[in-house]
Amino acid sequence: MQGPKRQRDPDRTRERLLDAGFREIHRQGFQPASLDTIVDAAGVTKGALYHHFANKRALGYAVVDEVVAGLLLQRWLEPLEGAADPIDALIAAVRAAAVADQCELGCPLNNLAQEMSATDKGFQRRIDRLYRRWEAGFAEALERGQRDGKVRPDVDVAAAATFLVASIEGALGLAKNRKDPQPLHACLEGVARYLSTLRATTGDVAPASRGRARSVGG
Amino acid sequence: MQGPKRQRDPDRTRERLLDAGFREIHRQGFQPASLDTIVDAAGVTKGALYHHFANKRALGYAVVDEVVAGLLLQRWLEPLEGAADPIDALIAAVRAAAVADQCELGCPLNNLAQEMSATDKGFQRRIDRLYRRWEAGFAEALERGQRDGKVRPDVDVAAAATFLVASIEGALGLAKNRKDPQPLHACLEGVARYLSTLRATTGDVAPASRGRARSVGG
Amino acid sequence: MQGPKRQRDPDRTRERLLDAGFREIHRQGFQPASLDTIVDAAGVTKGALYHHFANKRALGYAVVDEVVAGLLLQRWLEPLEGAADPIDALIAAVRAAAVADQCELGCPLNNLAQEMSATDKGFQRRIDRLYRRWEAGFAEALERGQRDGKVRPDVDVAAAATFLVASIEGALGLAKNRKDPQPLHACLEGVARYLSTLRATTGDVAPASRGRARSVGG
Amino acid sequence: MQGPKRQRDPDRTRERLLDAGFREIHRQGFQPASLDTIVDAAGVTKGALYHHFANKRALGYAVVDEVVAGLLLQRWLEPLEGAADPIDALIAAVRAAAVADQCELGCPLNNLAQEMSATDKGFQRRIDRLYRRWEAGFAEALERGQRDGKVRPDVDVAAAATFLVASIEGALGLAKNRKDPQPLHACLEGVARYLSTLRATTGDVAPASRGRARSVGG
DNA sequence: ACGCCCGGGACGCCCCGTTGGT
DNA sequence: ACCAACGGGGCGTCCCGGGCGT
Repeated sequence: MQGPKRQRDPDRTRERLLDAGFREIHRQGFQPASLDTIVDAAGVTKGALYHHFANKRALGYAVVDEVVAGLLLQRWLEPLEGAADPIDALIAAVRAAAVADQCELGCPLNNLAQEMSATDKGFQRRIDRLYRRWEAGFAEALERGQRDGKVRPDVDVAAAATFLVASIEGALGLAKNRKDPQPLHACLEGVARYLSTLRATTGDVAPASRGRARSVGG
Repeated sequence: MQGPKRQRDPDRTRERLLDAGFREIHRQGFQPASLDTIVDAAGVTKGALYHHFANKRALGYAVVDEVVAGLLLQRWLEPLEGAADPIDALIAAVRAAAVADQCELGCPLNNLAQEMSATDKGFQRRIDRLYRRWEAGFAEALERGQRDGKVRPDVDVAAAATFLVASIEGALGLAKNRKDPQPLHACLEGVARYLSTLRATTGDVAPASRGRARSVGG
Repeated sequence: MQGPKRQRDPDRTRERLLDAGFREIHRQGFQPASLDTIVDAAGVTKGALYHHFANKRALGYAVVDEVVAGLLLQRWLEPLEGAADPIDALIAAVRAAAVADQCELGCPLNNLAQEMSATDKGFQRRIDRLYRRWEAGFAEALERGQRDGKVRPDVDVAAAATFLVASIEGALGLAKNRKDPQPLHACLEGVARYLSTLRATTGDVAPASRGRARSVGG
Repeated sequence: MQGPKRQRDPDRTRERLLDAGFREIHRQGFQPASLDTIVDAAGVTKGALYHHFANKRALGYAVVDEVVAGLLLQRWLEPLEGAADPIDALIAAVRAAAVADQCELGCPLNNLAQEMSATDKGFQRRIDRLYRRWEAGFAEALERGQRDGKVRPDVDVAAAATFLVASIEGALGLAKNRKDPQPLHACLEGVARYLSTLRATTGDVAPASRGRARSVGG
């Protein structure tokens, strides 16, 4: 009636719910998150929520698929896309995470994984999909490095990507618990040291260490 | 008098409650864990629980301090105590974790840390204490290795220990979510590769320190 | 559509809850009153109660403010409003209370006052407000009587009102405990005798004031 | 062994329990009173309590019969025993109650009566017995006054005693709720004014008012 | 289609009064 | 005299659908 206020805007309502839901789930976890708190934060009512989402779980699924996935892409995968040297780009990404003090609430994906993957298959599948996409991004970068002669050709890029993701998530978890980014710096140093072992030696590849690289720890 | 049944045994009752509490908390998380389920699993009643623990949080604290701490010592710290080569012992410990199929429910410490450390200060303090003990155990083993000439003397053992714990916890988390121990094997390989960079070059000790080790990633 | 049953009627629901709450509180007292019993008696569920009242105390406060206040007005204040002679009206009101067999459960206001005023400030304030209104009603009636020459002008109407309320409440309490309205009749007699000392001597007004009235008992 | 400490003393234990029980019941009421709080305050254990009293109600009964009855005798009946003029003695007793600022927790007997008499027959009987003893003490004093020519012979001493007890209890209740002894002073004034109507006129008895006294308010 | 108010059940934790074995 | 254990609710509150307006 009197201007653009108070008009129906389903998309905006949905987005506000997703945003408020993400924040509350990030803060408290999925199960303790209260729908009342979420709808209050979104400025809508319960009816609106249940119009857009079948139930609490459906909201949580959408948060994973839309919000968390977006953050993952933005923070970890896009920085690698146009990188000249994948190892340098990986180190830079970890360093960026270490300086951004998000150590308060931890990684949303990790939080949800620890909380829900053993309880709810739907969450587990969605989270697994994101983790695989994350690892695939790292693996592709390393593979590109192999084609460009920057990464040793005998490296199992999939396993390396998994290890990197694990180390990052572990460090984020430690930092969250400690309320201190120190683990992130330790991780940065460790990851750098680890990645240094993946670098191709300029010119040629040291033949002595080719066999050891794969059998190490085996 | 007439058999060992129904006799008073407070210690056993307490232990049963701790054990059942640990299992339920490990399976569901602390907040969703139901005291009714726990007392049922322990075969006692609410009154017994209320007698031994002031409230749910007190039970959770005791689970961390007594059960989880015990598992940590047993699985990660005791194997390192009498080790000749700390790096080999660390690799062996990770390998042991990779074969034990605990990938269903994840690391209890990690689960609790992700769920509770941002919510409850008591949990945060207790979990932090355990993590510090864990890292201290790793750091001491590496330091011993330095004294024995098996680890490069220029290594920041504290940061290395933090990185190792982070990588292990991250890999356990990934494995839990994937319902597959593959991340643990990737972690094993990654940790082994990382640890290989910490080994002292056989023969002498000092010359390996070329300054890069500490500045890497800085 | 198909009959008046099962239609949504928030006001009616709220009123049913207030009514059932008042009855249960009157019967058992506030603290022993069970919300489950109240919602059963009201024919609604916990959800409805939680929708209308934040918690048990909020329900109790509303019972005082709305139900008990209404009874007080109806039984003790309205009968005085249009009275020609306030003393006669007061005696009539006490007599009405003596014949109505409410000696089973006592005065709701008195019950709540004894139970809650020392425990809960919210109750204490609300109950105090009702008592002050009660006393104010009596005092105003006596003051009107003074203006009309029916009550001696040297009477401290506020103190007289307090004494009357105290005597009535005390007698209701005794009757409740004795399960017998006899104390109410004794109170009726006593109040009448007391009020007779407040009557202005017919014919003139001033000379009755001989100074004893105010100093008596002092 | 080593002195009089820690020796068994059943009577003292019982007395401590009665005392702590009375205080807790006076403060909170019987039903909200916690046995744990009582045994803590008494410095004994649950076992000791259940050794001396069959259950919570038995403790409450004993508190009424022994502690509350003692207070009643001491504060309201003994002061009347040797009084020359019962009316003066009654006024003095009320004045004594008005100056003692016990308006915090109210009269224990009144509290228990309001809370328990409708719920529990055992309490009701015991409390009724105390009230009757109280009224009997007042009535006897007035009767003595009649024999001594200080109280008008046409006074129904039983009804007068009931009215006095009711007014006192009512005033104590108001004072408790208001957290202010003002109602006690109003009661003092009212009681004095009321009692003045009971005084025998020196020398003879006004014949005109003999008939009115009993029919007043009837 | 979209949003809102109202109501429905279901547990969860807390804690209490009480009783057997020592 | 007592420690340990027992069940039974109490309140809170949460997630979730229907009945109506817009």
